Amino acid sequence: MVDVARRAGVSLKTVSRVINNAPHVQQQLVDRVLAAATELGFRRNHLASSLRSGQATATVGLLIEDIANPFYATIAGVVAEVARQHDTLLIIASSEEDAEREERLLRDLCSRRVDGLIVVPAGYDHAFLRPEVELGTPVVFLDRPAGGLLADTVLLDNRGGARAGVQRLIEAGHRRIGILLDSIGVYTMRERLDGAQDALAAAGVGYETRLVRDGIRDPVGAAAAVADMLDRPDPPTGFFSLNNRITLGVVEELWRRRSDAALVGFDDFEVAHLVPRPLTVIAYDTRALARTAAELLFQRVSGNPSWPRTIVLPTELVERGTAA
Amino acid sequence: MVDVARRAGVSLKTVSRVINNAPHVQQQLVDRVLAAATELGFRRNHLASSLRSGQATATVGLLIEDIANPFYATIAGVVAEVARQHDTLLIIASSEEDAEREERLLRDLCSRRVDGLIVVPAGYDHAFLRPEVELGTPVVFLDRPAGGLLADTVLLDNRGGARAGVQRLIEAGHRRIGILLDSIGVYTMRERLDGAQDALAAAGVGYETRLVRDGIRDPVGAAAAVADMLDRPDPPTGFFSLNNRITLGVVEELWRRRSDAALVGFDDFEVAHLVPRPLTVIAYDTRALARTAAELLFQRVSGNPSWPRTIVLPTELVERGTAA
DNA sequence: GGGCGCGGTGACAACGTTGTCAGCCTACCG
DNA sequence: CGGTAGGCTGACAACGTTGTCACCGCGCCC
Repeated sequence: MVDVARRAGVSLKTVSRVINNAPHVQQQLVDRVLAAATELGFRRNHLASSLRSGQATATVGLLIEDIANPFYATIAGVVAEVARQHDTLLIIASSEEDAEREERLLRDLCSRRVDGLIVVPAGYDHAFLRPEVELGTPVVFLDRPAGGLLADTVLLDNRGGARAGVQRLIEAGHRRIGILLDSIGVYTMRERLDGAQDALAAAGVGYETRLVRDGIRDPVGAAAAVADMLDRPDPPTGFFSLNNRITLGVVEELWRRRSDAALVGFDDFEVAHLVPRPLTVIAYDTRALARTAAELLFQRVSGNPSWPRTIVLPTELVERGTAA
Repeated sequence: MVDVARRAGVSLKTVSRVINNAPHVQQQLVDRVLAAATELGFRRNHLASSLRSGQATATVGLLIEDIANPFYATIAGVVAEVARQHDTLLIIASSEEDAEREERLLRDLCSRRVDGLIVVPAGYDHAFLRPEVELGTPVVFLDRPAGGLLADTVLLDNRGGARAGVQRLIEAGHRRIGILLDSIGVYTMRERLDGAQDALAAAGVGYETRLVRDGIRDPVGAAAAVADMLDRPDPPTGFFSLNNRITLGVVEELWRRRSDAALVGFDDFEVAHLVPRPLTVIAYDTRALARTAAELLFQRVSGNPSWPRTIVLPTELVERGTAA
C-alpha cells in the first residue's frame, strides 16, 4: 500500500480510502491510485485489515462431525449460502465425534477471530467457550444442545418424531418392534429412543430390551442385527430404525429374506422411493434446520443482543408403505 | 500479551517465547507466564501472528461447485483430513458453477493469505491467479484443468473410462446407444463424450446425433429424455449416461417401463447395488483423487519447487449386470 | 586473569492496515 | 474583508504478534 501511495504520489491513507472506497476523495486521485494499484499488482491484506479494525474477519466457523456425511454436507451448503449473502466465508472443521478434537478446533477457530460459530457438538462440556461468548463471539448450537453453556440452539423434534413413528407401527398392529440405534451416547439417539419408549408406554406395549440393539455403526451391522433378531423365537414383526444408515441395512436384509416385516426409519434419504419397497420414514427439513441456525447466527453477529433462544423444528411422518 | 507480561513480571518477548514454547526459557518463568495467561484468559491472536510472521496462516482454501453435492462433500472430507494432518484449517467456498463468483471467491481467499488453494474450476480463465502463484501461493486444480495458467492438476481418465463403458455396450451387441449428458460446456462431459465417440468410431458404429441428449440437469430430465428416445422409431437398445444423477433418472424410467435396455453409467453411487437392477458403472476413487491433490498441495506448501505436474487417475468398469 | 561462548532475557522495530486528528484550501456568509 | 464551515488530504499511532539484536552473567579454556 505504501508502494502504491508512492507511485500515485499520494499518502498511504488516501490509498486506504480509495481501496475501501471511502467518501471525500477526488475522482482524479481515485483514478491515479487505482491505476497504480493495478500496475503494482496490489493485493489487499485482509489479515492486517481485520487485525487493525478489531472486528469483521468476514469468516464464520462451522464445526460438524464429518463433512463427507450427506446430512452435514447439506448443512454446510446452506450455511455457506447464508454466509455468502453476508459476504462471509466459511471455515469448516470436522470433529469426527471426538470431544477433545472438537475443543481444539473450536479454540483454533476462536484464535482466528471468526465472527461467529455454528457447532454440532460432539462433546458434553462447552464451558471453555464462555470467555469467547462473553467477549462477543456468537455461537449457535445445531442439532444437539451445548453442555454447560447457555447459547442459542436449534434442534429437531427427535422425540416427537420417534413417538409418531412407533405409534404408527403400533396402530398397524405391531407389538414386537425391533429398535436399532447407533449409540446411546449420542444425544439424538437418546431422544429418539425416548420417543419410541413414549409411544410404547402410551399404547401399553411392554419395552423389551432384547428388541433394542445398540452400537450399530453401518448398514452391514444393521443387516446382521436384523438377521439375528428374526432368527430368534418370537421375532419382531416390525422394525424402527433410528437413522438412515441403519435403515439401509434393514432394508437390505429384509429384501434378502423377502421378509415383509414392517419398517419405519428415522431420517429420509434420497433414494427412499427407489429401494425395493418404498420406505416409510420420519423426515425433516435439514435445510431449514441449517438455515434457521445460520440466520440466527448472523442476527447475533450483527448485534442482536436478546436472550439465547432454543428453537425446535418439527419432524414429519412420511408414509410410503412399509409401516404396515 | 502485554498484560500477561506485566502480570508475570517479564517482558513481552518472553511471553511470546512461552506461548510458542520456544527454547531457552527458565522453567520458573514459563510457569509464571502460563499462570498469568490463564488468569487473564489470554487468547492468542492468530491473525496478528500470521501478519507478523508473513507466512503460515495454517489455512488452505478449497473451491468447489457445491458442497452439498456428495462428490464434492467427499472431496472436502478428504482434503480436510489431509489438512488436519498438517494442522491446517480449511475454508470451503462454493462457486455454484459461476465463473465470476469463482474469481471473486479466489481473490478473497488470496487476500486472506491462505497457504494454498485447491480448485475445481468453473471458469475457463485463471490467469488472474498468476500473480498469487508467483508470489508463492500454491494452487492445485482438481477434476478439471485450469485455463490460462500452468499449475498442478489432478484429473480422472474421463475419456478412457467412457471409452471402456461404450466399448462394453458394443461388445454386448448394442449398436444404437443413447448418450445422455449434463452440459457440453463442462470439461468432464466433453471428455466423456469424446471417449464415447472414440469407442463408437473404433467399432465402426456411426455416431448419430439423434441419440445424444445434452442439457440434462436432473433425474427427471433424464427420465423424460429416455422416454422420448424409446418412443421414437429405431429406439436405442442401450444407454450410456454421463453422470450419476442422469443414471438415476434413466434407471427410474427403464424400471417404470420394465424395459430391459442396457445401461452403463459414469460415476458409481452408494446405492448402485440396491436399485432394481444392479448397475454397471464407470467407477473411480474419489477419495484418492482428493488425497492426491491435497498431498500435492501440501508438498508445494512445504516448499517443493518442482515443475507443475498433471496427474491422471484411472477409472474402472464395474460390471453389475446392466451392460448386456 | 582475560577472552570467549552460550544460555537467558528484554528493547525495539516491523508486519499491512485503519482510526484519529490536525491542517490545508475553497467557498460562502455576515 | 475576516471568520468559519466543510471537503479533502496527510502524519502518526495503534492493532497483537514475532524477528533482530544487544545485553548480562556465568563457566570454561588457554
